[in-house]
Amino acid sequence: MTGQAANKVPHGINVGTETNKTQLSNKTQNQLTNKPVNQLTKKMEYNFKAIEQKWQQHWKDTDAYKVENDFNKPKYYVLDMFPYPSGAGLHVGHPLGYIASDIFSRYKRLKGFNVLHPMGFDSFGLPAEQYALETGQHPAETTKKNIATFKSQLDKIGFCYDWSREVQTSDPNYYKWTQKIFLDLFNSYFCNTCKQAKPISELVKKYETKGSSKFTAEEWNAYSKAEQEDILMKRRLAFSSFGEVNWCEALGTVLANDEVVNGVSERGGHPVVKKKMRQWYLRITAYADRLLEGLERVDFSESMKEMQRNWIGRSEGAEVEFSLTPGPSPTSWRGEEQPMKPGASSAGLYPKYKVNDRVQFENARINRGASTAAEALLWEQLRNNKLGYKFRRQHPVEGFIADFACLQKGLIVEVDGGYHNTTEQKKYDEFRTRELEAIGFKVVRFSNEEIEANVYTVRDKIKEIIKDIEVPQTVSASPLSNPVGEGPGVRSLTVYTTRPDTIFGVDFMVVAPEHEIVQQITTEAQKEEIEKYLTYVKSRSDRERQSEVKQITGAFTGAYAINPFNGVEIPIWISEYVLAGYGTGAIMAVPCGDERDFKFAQHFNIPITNIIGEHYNGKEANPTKEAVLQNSGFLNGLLMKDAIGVAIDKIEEMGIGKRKVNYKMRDAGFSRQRYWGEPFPIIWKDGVATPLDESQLPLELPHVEKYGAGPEGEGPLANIEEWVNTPEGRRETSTMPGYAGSSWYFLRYMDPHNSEAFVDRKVSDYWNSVDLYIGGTEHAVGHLLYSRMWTKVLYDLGYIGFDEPFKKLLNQGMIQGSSRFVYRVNANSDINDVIYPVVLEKPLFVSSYYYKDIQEKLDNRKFAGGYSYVNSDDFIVGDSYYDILSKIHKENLPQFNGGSPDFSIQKIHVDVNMVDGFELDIKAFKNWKNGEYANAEFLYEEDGKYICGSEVEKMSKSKFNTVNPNDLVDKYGADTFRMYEMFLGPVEQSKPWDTKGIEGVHRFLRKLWRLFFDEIKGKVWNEEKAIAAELKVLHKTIKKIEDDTERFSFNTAVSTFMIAVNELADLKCNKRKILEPLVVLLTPYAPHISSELWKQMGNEGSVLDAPFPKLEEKYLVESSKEYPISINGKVRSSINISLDAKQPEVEQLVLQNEVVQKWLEGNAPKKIIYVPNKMINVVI
RNA sequence: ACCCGGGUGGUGGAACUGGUAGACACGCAGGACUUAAAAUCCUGUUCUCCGCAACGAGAGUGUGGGUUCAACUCCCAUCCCGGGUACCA
Repeated sequence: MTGQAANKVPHGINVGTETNKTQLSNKTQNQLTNKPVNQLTKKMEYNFKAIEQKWQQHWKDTDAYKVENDFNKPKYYVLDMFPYPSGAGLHVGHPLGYIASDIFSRYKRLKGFNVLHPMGFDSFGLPAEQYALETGQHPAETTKKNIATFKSQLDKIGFCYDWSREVQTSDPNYYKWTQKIFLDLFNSYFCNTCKQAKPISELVKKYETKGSSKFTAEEWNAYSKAEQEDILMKRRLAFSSFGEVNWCEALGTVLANDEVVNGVSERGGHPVVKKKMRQWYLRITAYADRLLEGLERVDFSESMKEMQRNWIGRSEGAEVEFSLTPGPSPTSWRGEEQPMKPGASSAGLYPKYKVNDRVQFENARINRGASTAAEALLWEQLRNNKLGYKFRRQHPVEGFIADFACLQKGLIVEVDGGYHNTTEQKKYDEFRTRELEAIGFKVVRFSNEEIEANVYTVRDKIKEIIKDIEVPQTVSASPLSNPVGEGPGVRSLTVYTTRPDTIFGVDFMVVAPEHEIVQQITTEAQKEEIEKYLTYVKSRSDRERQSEVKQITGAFTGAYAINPFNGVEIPIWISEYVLAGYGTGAIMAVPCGDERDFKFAQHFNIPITNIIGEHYNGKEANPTKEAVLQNSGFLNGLLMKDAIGVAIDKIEEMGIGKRKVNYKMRDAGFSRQRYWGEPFPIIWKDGVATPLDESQLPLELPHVEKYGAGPEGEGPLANIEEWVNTPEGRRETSTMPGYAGSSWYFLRYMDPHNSEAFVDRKVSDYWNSVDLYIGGTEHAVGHLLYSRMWTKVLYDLGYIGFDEPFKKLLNQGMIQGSSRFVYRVNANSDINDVIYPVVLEKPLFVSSYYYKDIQEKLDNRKFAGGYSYVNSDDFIVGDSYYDILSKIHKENLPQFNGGSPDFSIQKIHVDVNMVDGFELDIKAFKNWKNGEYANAEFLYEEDGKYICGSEVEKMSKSKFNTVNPNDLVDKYGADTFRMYEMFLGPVEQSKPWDTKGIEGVHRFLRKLWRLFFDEIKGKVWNEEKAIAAELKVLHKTIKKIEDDTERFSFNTAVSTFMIAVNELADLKCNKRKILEPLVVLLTPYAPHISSELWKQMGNEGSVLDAPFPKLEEKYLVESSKEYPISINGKVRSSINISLDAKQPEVEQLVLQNEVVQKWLEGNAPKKIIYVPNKMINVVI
């Protein structure tokens, strides 16, 4: 697959312009493309067109850029982010990174590396599909066409891509492997102990033999296939689950976030709602820690790493479970006889019981911390409603502490053994049982041994018992009429916090409105308010909730949580600022330390507890970690940051929470309800996803006639019955997203034609990870994170031997457009009080000066109060325009019959290519857009020019500010273009495009050419011996070019070449000894002219593989230096001193200097600072 | 709001570890060559002041302060611009 053919250049073309055939011939110097040219030109000028065409053809004919997998050579892998081949083609912004990578590749090649520098196309994607919807053209067709355009544009710039390694993500031969890797993801799970991907078959084996923490092996084996698959799906790295998509009923399709603006579709403005659909996901969250850790090992810019870290959003904290209470007790629990636990009075519960005193409550807590192994084992089986009922452990009941209690059913489970195992203890246990049964509890006992032997049997027994317990009718089934916190499974609220140290400062809780607990805990009294608030929340789109200026909203549920450390009752609120998807969807609010909590407390008049003393001023929250805690029980006197760990330890000890790491990052959605993407190799049957066998890949995208969505929001593929329905079941109809193909493409380049594997292991071991990756920052999180994850999975599965895809990342800056404007005067027409601009028959354009002037005058009038439409038949604004315009250029103004015309001035983008600097090319403008402005009139500046306005904007076709690289290449040549793009400034910096300076670079190349050829005399280089000054120029240049290239400072490298050529021209140096190495140095930057000059000088072989000139420091060594002498840091004079001079002799010489003497005015200097090879400073 | 960048002539930018600020180029001005144009070459070009000139004086890298013999460079404060993220608990 090679690029579009460049125009064939006839053999033996003379690259110099042939103007005088009577001149002498020189056979050796004109052997181009291996055929001698007998005619020597008189005038040898730099004919870049012929040179570039010839060499591009030559490179193509000789496969000059073909890269072999030659394991004996040191390798270097340079990669560009491959482009999406859009219909608009390349603009000057695209090649910036490509040129940089091309220079570096060529440089490494000269240095003797086997350089892999491939290019390909990210050719699946929405624009082609959109285009297909509009025009009916098949995406494959448009994509093919666009790729051809891109390639021809790229080839003109003279890149050294090995096109034989090209990949296209939409090519079945490529996506076969994307599908295969998907299957690998599907067939793998993340092992939480070894922190890596493993085949899912290993997990199945484990389940079959050992079971898991949730089920036994027997249970597993007894599960149906569907049940097993359900469980496995929860572990697969590529998994399917239900997720919300943006569903637009009117368009009958699912929309990307980008396509939804303010809650309605971007196209058409139709309403968009969230819809649950089965979706594929990648379990990237499993790799969160490794993705973070890997950042330490790669050379990305700090800001890039920071962006990824933010995106992953790791935070360490704790989940804390708060018990709930029905409401504030009439008096504080601190009173001796007050109930002390939620449900302590157990109103409405069966059986009624009471908790006696605080001491016992504390004991219960301590017991929880000191649970036996058997108790812990059993707790695992009972907690989290695993049996369908809420169990508490070490729960105080009627003066006893029950090991486990299910209050709902009145069941108490006791574990005997260990220190319980005495006669006395047995007696006491019996007493306990009697007492508890007396008030209506059922008590069951198990021994430690029993539990340790088989916890599942014990669990099942409990399950049986609990099932059989009849609950008396006193317990209501309705959650909302239930006492708060006592409905089934809602006796506690779990929050996530990064600041458990502030737990004594919790003044309220906030739960996400979507949180399921809300319905269950809301009290009758608050029900209406909560419902009202929920309606309000539903009315607001995601965008609104996020983009709106922060406003405080919320509602009180009527429920309270208990602070486990001091028993304080904490009101529970709901508010949209708490997100259901993050943490537990509930927070503990500490207003003295958190800004949002503070504002919320203020807004709703919630009293604020201060736990940080003077660090809190009552006017704003202080999120410090440095304060010493007060009012904080056992944490008093601790520094907050130290208290975090202490608090978590305590929480864990009490069994009410645990250390927990949270991530902002979500699993990555991997389904698109689209046509133009990789089909999933999955068949659904009875709700079970069955992968295709690898031998059936690629699963090719079927041809469709229509690109519209399928039924129920499915992708277009759902419309093709014969494809969707197979004997084995129904095919998955969504396709993979754009990042599927781009997550691993760098691997395929290594071994693009391998039909056995996506890349041979030996080959990937050789090329290894990408040494230099160049692309824009826009892919900072998406593409880079996904491909890092895929690489880690493929590494885990043993396909490749490295787990980071890109060693070094260089971000090219964006090239912005510099837009140009013309200012058109429109007449305003008023229809029913609505103003419409009307384009005049002979449109009038005013130059920039007038536009500004008019604006200014209008602004003045506005401030003078004359700017009003009110109560007037005349448009005052119109009058003012008219006044101003007629003063400037009366005869140009169109006349209106009846009434004063009203004017407005409209800014119109003009094509920057018609503007020279800021001056509009009137002739070109009149021809523009098929003569739309042919009869335009202009109001020029005083000097008779039409000056355009300008603005820096994103480069885009619609703004007419794009510059096509081809135009510049045609005009100045590829070498000039390449060097100019580099010369603009540092690659990483964004800057507006300005073509103006390109002349300077072009001049430089011509000047270089003249070192070799004289217009009249032809060849001027000679074989003379180089003098010291010339060698110094050369070696100085070698050093600087090498340094600059290594650190990607291409702009300074270009200027170094300019300096070298300027200096050699001044020295009148035309010596081969100097010029030849210079040509090699220049090769990466300007390969065409370098190749030509190399050949012209009679060299065999290609300059592409010439050895990089060796720096010889000896030519740079100097014996003396012109030292600047500064007086008190200000340079006043200079003096030539030998470089090995010592301090005393320098001082002596300096003091003799006239200027120094003048400044000293006869006094002695305080000090003379002499920095060898730098400067001399005299302090007076 | 937070996190990353960045503020240097008329313009793009250079000065890499504190050591002659403004390399290189554009633009502009003047000059040479030319019938003319293009091309090319030469000179000047941070600002202000003095002057015939000077290897004169003063100011100068967003602003204010500091460290240092010496600061575009390091430290503190502050303003502005660009990018990213955004109720993440």
